Amino acid sequence: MKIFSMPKAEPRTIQELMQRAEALAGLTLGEVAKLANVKVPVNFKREKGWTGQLIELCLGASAGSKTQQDFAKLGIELKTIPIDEHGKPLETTYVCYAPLTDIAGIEWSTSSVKNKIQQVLWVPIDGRRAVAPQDRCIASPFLWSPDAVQDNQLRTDWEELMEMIALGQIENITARHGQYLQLRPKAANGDVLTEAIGKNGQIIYTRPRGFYLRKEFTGKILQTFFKN
DNA sequence: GAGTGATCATAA
DNA sequence: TTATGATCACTC
Repeated sequence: MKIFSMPKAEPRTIQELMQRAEALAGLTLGEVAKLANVKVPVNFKREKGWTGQLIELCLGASAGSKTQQDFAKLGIELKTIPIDEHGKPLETTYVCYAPLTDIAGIEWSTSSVKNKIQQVLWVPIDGRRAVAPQDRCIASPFLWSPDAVQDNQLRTDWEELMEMIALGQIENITARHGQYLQLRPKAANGDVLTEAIGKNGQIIYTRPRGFYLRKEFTGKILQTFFKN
């Protein structure tokens, strides 16, 4: 039984990071919050990103919103994922902001999506709404990298979506596009606008979008690491 | 019930 | 304003 203690600094190695992460397994969010000296929200109607930030804090990720991975030096992105009693994801997974302008010349290999998901430390957490946040249990974290098939699936969807954006079809893209990777609004509210490419190549204003991984995709990842 | 579109908090 | 962390909640 490993005892978890709050980190003082960023992990220097993958081993160190994994050791910290594994020490969290089996604990509830309430227990972890107590160690971190923070209060658990009664529900997530307001602080929706609370869980993710708590885990970041516990693993020594540098705070703040960066376009970089959470552990840039290790090339690892941290993601918590809410699961049900069967270990299946309850929500889609946000990957990153979608570029809507100046997209000429960007490729999958250098895209922010590809960069973010190259190596992910998944931290599955009980996300059932019937369970109070403080009683939600952290499952075993694991490190994942997309295999050739998965990389291809995401690249195909990404290319389709990026082409539509480049052609000024942003307003025609819905969350139904993309088999595994989807594009959805990503903003504080519906009033937020950002620049994008219009039908005739002009600048238009639209709601910002973000890339999300469908549950089917993350579900498969969880499955392969949960069976055993 | 599932899934899409909407929304909340925070940092820089 | 952009981007991070995500979940909410309404419509189908």
